[in-house]
Amino acid sequence: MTENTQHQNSSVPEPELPKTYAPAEVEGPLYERWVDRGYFAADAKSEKSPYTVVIPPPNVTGSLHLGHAFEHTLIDALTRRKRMQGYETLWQPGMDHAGIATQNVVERELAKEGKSRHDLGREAFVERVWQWKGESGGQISGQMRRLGDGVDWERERFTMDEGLSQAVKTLFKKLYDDELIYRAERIINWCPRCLTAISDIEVEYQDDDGELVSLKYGDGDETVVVATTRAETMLGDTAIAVHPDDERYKHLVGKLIKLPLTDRSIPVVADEHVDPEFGTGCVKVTPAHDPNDFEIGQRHNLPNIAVMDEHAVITAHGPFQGLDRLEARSAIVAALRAEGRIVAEKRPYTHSVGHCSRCKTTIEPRLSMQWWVKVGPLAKAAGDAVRDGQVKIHPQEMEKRYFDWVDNLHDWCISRQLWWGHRIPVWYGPNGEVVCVGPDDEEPTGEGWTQDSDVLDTWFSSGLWPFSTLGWPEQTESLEKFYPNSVLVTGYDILFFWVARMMMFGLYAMDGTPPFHTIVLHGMVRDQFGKKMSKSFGNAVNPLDWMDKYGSDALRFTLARGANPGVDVPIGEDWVQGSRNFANKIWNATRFALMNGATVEGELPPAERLSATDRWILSRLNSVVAEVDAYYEDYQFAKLSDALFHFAWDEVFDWYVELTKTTFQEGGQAAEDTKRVLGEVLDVTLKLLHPVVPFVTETLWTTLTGNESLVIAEWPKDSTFRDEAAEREIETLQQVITEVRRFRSDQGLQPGQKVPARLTLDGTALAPHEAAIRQLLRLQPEGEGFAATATLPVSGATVALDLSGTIDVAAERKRLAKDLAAAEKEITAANAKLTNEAFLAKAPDHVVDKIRGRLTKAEADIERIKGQLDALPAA
RNA sequence: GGGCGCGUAGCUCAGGGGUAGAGCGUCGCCCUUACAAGGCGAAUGUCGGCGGUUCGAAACCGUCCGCGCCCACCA
Repeated sequence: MTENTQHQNSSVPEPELPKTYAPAEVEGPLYERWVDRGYFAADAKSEKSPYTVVIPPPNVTGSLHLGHAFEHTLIDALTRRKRMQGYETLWQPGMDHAGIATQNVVERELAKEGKSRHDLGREAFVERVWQWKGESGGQISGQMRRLGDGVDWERERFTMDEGLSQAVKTLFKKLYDDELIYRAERIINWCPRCLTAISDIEVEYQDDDGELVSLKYGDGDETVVVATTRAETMLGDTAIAVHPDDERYKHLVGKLIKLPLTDRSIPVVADEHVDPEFGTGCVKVTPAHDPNDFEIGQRHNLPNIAVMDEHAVITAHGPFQGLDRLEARSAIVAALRAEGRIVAEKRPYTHSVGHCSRCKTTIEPRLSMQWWVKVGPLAKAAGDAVRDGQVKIHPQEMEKRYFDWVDNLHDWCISRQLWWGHRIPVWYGPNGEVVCVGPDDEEPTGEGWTQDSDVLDTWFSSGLWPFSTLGWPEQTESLEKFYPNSVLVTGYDILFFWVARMMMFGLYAMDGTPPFHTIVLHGMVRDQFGKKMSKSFGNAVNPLDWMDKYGSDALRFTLARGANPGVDVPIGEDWVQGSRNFANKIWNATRFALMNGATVEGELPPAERLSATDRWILSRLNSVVAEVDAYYEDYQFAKLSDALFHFAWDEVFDWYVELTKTTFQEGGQAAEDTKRVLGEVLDVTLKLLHPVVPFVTETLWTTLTGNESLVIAEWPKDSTFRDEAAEREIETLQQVITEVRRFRSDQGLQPGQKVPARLTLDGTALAPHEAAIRQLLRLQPEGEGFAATATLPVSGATVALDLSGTIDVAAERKRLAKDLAAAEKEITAANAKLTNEAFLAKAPDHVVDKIRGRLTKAEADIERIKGQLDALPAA
């Protein structure tokens, strides 16, 4: 880009900044400029130390919600700071194909046209999904640009793209060859609507009302009563189970019992699984439709009789054939009742029922041939990496959850009966051959060979994300440079789905190197009342709406400021407004500085020459640099944002800027020095703020310094300059001003009203600040006929005001009396402590000193207040 | 049934053995030459209840009450 076009495209206003910050005009062009200049591109050949964060890939099917905006703000802040610190920084972007979710969305689209995916056929359907992905994915990257996400767009990846598909095949093959992937027939969680198996964590349990009925099985002397909430499965019962030690039923074990409504008889078996205390102590066993029953069946060699098809419709011959599971349930209960076999009913009976996390349909446990990952060794390694301290989880409380999960994990069902996803790379031959095809292998051709029709769980490919995005299995420069990732930032809600899987696959595929060293788990975004955001509840917000209204910086700052570790983040529009106000405040403070000749040119003046005011703000500035750094290292986004907010607004923009006005008016060397200090303070403050509010700071900083961009500016270092004396001096100054302001306000004086005053500051720390005090308090020279009607002693100095007899003595007495009482109470409390020997003996010195200091201050306050009372004219 | 966490100002939340904090909201005065998206000033809490430890508890311990989340093969 030439100088000329750069200037034309520049959205950065010339030094004449408008009165109000208008984010909409600035943000878009700024972002594109950052990208065009390649600031976010990560160079694998760089000599710099790497800093890598992968985006938790959003589902390609959606658009970003506030939760994404939150997560991206945190990642962007982290990576922007590291970039400024001189790291070769990669924020890896991309999206997830989100198998079942995306397939469902596209199927719904098709349904609107009155079609099903079967009308299109597999190939055409998948083509259709790709088409959908094109549209939807564009929306997401558009939102990310609006947010200001500093990702390396050149490296954008998609879990279904060619390279990542190769990675998936490679890992599958490796796991298969290591016998960590196998195929087996088991009870799986089946969604009768999505028509696929899903894994254990894709099942959401909730308490549903059901009906517990007790059924009498058998005839004559040999009867048992079993309780069930799923009467329809009785058609598939193949045993009755009792506890081996249950005396009541010992005589029945091994006997056959007549199964009602059928012509079958089923054995009574003894199994430890049965709880003799529950119900009658007898359990009906339906191995084909219940995971526990399946286990019992395995132990006792029971047959599996499936009585339902994939739609959960009864297939068993007889009167119930063709009914779905709920219809069948009531029909069967009715039929049993007619036979007098219902001995008890309990309704409603609340029990936990599994639902498909995608469509909320009740899960049907189903016996089915599926592919599994044997998680034992993988999960062990994933747990150990955290136990060893190789990988740290923030906040630490989350480690417990992590361990509970990885230490008690069942094998992972990875096959899905879907069309959208990575097809399982296994081929079956005409003579029963099974061949797992690796990425470099030829696919078998010829008569009778077919590929497995299932696809992989979407989390299989996202489990490879930290290295597949870097080119694995190829040994690329990027992989070498940017693996392992530095930190993972994601929500605690996908700790198991995603984080644990990345840990397992990363450690396995990358020879024991964990995918990242730190896991930062953030909370969920909620509305301003702490309620979960959801479309159906009507409180969901499109981040674009708020960005349009208040600017991206405002949204980002609000989110960052709410980011306490691992805790949910409430957000309301009012709060975003508040952050917009902050951005505008930054804008105007910088505008003031520019109008008054603040500069970053040249060395800072030597401390000896600077006023206490300048030394104070520089001292505070350095403290804040140190504070912000410490918070970043601990991922305390709320703390660092809050610290910056208060430092910038309260200390710099209010006190310091106000104090510089007097200096600038007076001119001379002091004013020149202050211009430089003000420039310095803004320079550093804008840098500190930039990772969180990149747009407004970039605009202002480039104007202030004339430099190219804050994105590539150097992160501030604590120069270690501190001046506690100056800090105390300015504190005293603030006290005086606040005290007199309060008096003025209590007296009903208008803020602008000038009051004649006599200041007695000699011998106090306030002596050099007379001009500032007069300016900030609107105090006139005493002039002719000055008569002090109120004298305020503060910190050894006095401020005498001539209110020309208009003083409200009663109001002032009342207020002073209140203050006096408070101070006396303080003295009593402090004295009680200081005469308490146990306290003096045991309390640490700094606490005792603090109490002494408090006593001294209270005594001084009393003196001051008494002085003020004495100075009041009689009523 | 296990585990984790929370109850602090009207709302949302920090804090965490040594004088109760922030943002927003509220009240009063003011368009003071950076900013009314602003300035200045003010009010507001038995820190869920009860016990205990301690010189000192909102903070630590116990217990109770209320709330949230995670895990679990209670038929």
